[in-house]
Amino acid sequence: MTSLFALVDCNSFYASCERVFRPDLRAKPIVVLSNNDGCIIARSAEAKALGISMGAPYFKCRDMLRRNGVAVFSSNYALYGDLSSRVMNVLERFSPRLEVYSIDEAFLDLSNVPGGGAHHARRLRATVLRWTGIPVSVGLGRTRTLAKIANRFAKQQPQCRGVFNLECSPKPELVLSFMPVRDVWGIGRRHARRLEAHGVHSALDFRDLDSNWVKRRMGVTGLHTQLELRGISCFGWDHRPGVRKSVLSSRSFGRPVERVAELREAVAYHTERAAEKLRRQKSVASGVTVFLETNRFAPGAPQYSNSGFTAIHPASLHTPILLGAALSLLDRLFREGYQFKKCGVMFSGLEQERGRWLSLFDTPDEVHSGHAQLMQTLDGINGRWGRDTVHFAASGLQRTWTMRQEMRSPRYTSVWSELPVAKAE
DNA sequence: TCTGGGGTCCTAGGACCC
DNA sequence: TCTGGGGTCCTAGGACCC
Repeated sequence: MTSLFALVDCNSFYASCERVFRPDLRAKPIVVLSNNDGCIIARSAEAKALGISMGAPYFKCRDMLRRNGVAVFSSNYALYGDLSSRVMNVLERFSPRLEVYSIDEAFLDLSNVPGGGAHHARRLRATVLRWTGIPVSVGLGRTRTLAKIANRFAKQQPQCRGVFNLECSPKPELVLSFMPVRDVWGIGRRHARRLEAHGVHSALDFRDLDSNWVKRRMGVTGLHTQLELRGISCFGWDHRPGVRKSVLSSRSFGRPVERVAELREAVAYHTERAAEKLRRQKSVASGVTVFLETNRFAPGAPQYSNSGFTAIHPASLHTPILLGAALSLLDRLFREGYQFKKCGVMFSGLEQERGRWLSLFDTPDEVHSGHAQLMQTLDGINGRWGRDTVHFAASGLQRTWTMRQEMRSPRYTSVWSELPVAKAE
């Protein structure tokens, strides 16, 4: 039995989320900005039609957006994350095997669905829309890469009405020939440029290229992509990455930061965030990296960027230990006289909390279990009452360096005081 | 004034070993 | 003429993803 992958992808996800509680915005152009209101990271179909490009810096197109009556939102991850998990919960009902690939995408195993899967996919699509308000597109193919291509086709061709099955297509090669090679999953800007210079323009051209050439120029990753286009699945269900191998928290500042006191707050803040992620996946960290950088888009200003690493032994999940390491790294890295734009904290060398490696001289677990309990209590409070209800003094109270978010919509679904109110007139 | 944040995997090359 | 030949492990950097 050949396998059948479905890729379900939410249409203009962040923009669609903003629309769920704002019916007045239906059919209106919407864009959503990145953290710090830096650039455009999501556009509704109407905004795309206006020629607004992905990643465009906001300050460069602000006037154009205003002239065209585009609704502009800062990122509201509390809202997007919640709607995402609602969508995924619905999808679970449609396949025994679901892999959440990103906040707005999931792969489903539809291998054993009677009737070829397309009918099933239509029901899925209608259910998600009805239950969550989010429109999705579904692409089906015998490999993940082909499902991705089918998904794109489903989005582009109105006659597909949001669902396309490449396996039932009378002309699959025609579909591949419409797909620019630069848009194939796994082929980025660099490789696309080289391929185009070599006369390879479509997914079909790439599929039929000499495999030795592909292996030599693009490594095994490129070869896998090519095999997937030929219908040979290289990315199955078994090699799924369960827990992360590193966790990171970082952000640009809302304004340039020069004082070490403010940087210490920011580094402490990121340490707390990253440590929460660490504990959420039940890991301990054996290394901490801190980095900081000035604004590389300000070529006149003096530039400085640096990063430092410290090993943590024994590996830990205890915020005070991680804070100590991160802050002393910062003191080592900090230089006077620069305007810093961004900093971050990364934990690496992650191990599972249970059954981790200890050396002969390590303090055994009974000491650390006190740490684990304290952290569990902390995470419990913050999980129940909201992030930052309880936090370490080191991450500051004023936080004058935080990002800008001037156009964020209410967190309709996750904060009591921001629930939508229905009025009868 | 103003340009995101968070990940993964692969490869090449150096250090080191016998 | 010819200066061993494999291994392993680690790291930095490249390329990619959303």
